[in-house]
Amino acid sequence: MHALAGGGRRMTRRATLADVARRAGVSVSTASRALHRPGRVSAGTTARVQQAADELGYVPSAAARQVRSGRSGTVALVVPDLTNPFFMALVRGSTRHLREHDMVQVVADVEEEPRSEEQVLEALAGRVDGIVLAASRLDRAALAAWTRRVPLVAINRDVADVPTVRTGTQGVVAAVEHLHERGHRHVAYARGPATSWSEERRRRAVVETCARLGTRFSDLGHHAPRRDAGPAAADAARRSGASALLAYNDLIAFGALDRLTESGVPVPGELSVVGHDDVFGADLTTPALTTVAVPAEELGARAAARLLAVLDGAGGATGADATSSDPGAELPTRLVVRDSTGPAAR
Amino acid sequence: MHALAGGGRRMTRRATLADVARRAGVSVSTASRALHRPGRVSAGTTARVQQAADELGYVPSAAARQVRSGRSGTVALVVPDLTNPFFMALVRGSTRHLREHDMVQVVADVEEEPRSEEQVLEALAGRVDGIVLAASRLDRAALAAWTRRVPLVAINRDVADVPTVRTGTQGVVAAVEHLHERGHRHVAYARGPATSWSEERRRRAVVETCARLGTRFSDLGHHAPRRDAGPAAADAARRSGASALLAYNDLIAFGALDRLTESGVPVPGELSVVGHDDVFGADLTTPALTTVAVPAEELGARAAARLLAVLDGAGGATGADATSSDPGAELPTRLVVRDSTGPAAR
DNA sequence: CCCTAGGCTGCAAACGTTTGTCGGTCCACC
DNA sequence: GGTGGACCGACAAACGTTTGCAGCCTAGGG
Repeated sequence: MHALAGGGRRMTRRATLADVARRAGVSVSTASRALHRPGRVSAGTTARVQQAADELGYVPSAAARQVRSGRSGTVALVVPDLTNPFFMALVRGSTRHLREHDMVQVVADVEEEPRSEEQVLEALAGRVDGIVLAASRLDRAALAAWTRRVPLVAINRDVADVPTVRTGTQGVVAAVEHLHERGHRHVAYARGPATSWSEERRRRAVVETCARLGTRFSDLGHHAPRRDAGPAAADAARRSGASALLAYNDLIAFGALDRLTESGVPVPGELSVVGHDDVFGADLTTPALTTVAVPAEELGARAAARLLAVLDGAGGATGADATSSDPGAELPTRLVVRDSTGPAAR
Repeated sequence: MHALAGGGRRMTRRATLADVARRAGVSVSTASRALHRPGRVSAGTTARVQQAADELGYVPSAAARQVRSGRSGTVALVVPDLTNPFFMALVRGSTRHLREHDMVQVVADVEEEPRSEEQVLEALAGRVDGIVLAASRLDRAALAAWTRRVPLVAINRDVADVPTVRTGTQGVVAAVEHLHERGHRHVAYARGPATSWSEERRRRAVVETCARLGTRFSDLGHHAPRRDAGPAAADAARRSGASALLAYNDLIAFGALDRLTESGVPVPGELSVVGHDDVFGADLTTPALTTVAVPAEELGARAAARLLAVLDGAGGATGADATSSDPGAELPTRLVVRDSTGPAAR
């Protein structure tokens, strides 16, 4: 079987439906129906067409199909940084949901560059049916403009008229409470990227909870959401005099642990550390990292589902319009206590 | 600016070039040239077309373009498991290279299911210009057949006529030697998936090196390349009586460490552990994992480059034909010694 | 034997682009 | 004032599919 067409070595041009039809001795339309419309053509013809297609290694052109149907069956997921395990989990969740609905997913990594983000959107907008934009660093106006050009769902970004799926702040609130219970009265917070919406939201939740509990709060300024930004955060935390460090995400916490271990500062003896996201590896550190678990896969799946809803019909899950204030679009986070937090130093 | 067409709320149909042309009062071809062929139409007309396009939120259809040019500008990367940090690094390397060449990348996660792999290829083949297939679990015949249907480059898979990029075995050889130097005379090897080509190759290298050094070798059988398969590997290693455990990859090693820590077995005091890939987190464990570093990003980039070469012209990097025996297609691996290996127990 | 109905198949249009070619207009120069 | 050229815009074909419509052939019943 699989006798290659003419025994040719490497075919110069991909076989087209017309080639198949010619070889099977039928018209193009018949060939099309034989391959995709079972029962519409006779068994004998179908077999001949099938064989011709096999022999030629025929692969239908999705583009040609799309130009007729107007749909590509493809959805793009744009993330700020693929090497961040958090986004990886998100990707998987979205992939799963989409595959179940016979959609193909394109993943684009922006590498934390906002300029790159617009470029990627530009390149993707015309070739996909819709886009899931995770943790976009775009400003409100730009985001709103893109929503008009292509069906869009944002993750952890709140802009009017942009369908959204986001995570709650229960986790960080619980983290501050947890620290308070252990006697901590001064916590330092290492912020994430300045352009991040969830960072702003997370910070506010920490500040408010601190105020409520009467805990002193130190702002350590912005940090890149990468491990190599962690050491600086650790240094700043120590200078601040706080007894606990809350990091914007686990990667920063990892880097902070690196520095603390290296300088012989006992954790949690001297300083407690809390991360965010509960990424792969959070339980591997010494001490194992206390962190806020985020249902990343679920988040990705939910966003994908939301996008499919937008594509399918009027809008999102809610009745009126796919507005961002849909309450069902928020997923809860929870604190996972491990060994990097303990009683306050004194 | 950005006065939405007719002030409409959500446009039901995406604007087409014809819409833009009509609104600008020119023909379709002029509109096309105004947008993409600077200088070909007058400044005034260009401006009018531009404005019309903006107002309508026009996004050119990549599909329509592709159906004419025959190229989609898209390449697919198929990996067995996206949650494995190794493949994530590979993805990034490939993404980078492709973006530099103005190509869009599609990432497909097969989730270790060979059946799913064929499905994914089927879905992707028609919509991309070429495919990079990482660690394919397909058998030789199937892989060869696919190569005839779509331009393909395989990573860590050696099949005649399939262009390949792969990793060397220097690292594992060095690992066995390293253990031998530390007095180990009996090492156990926890194999990876049975369908993995690199697993077979890696095992052979270990066996040969053991034979050369006069070290006893125990085969612990196949394991899924996941962390949760590690505990069983650890148990098997202890039963085997070996003083060192070589794991197919870091994830299995992580799981093994989990179990060993849990059962109070000192590492490396009682048992040395070596992983493979040097994935994210390998230096986070306690003790930090000795492992074989693989240039994953470089591997991805190299594979992408190879595919572009295939797409561009006659074949791969070498002169004659893009055969798998191209010597330049192999990237070296090296041992990274950390704290999970030490002198043999006795 | 003829008519009808139903089952297969082919013709052609359409999807949204890009691009080769041609015609028209205007200006400048002779 | 005429001619040539530069510049600009439009017409139409083409890419590979899918699909509405119509036509043909066959089989079966009257």
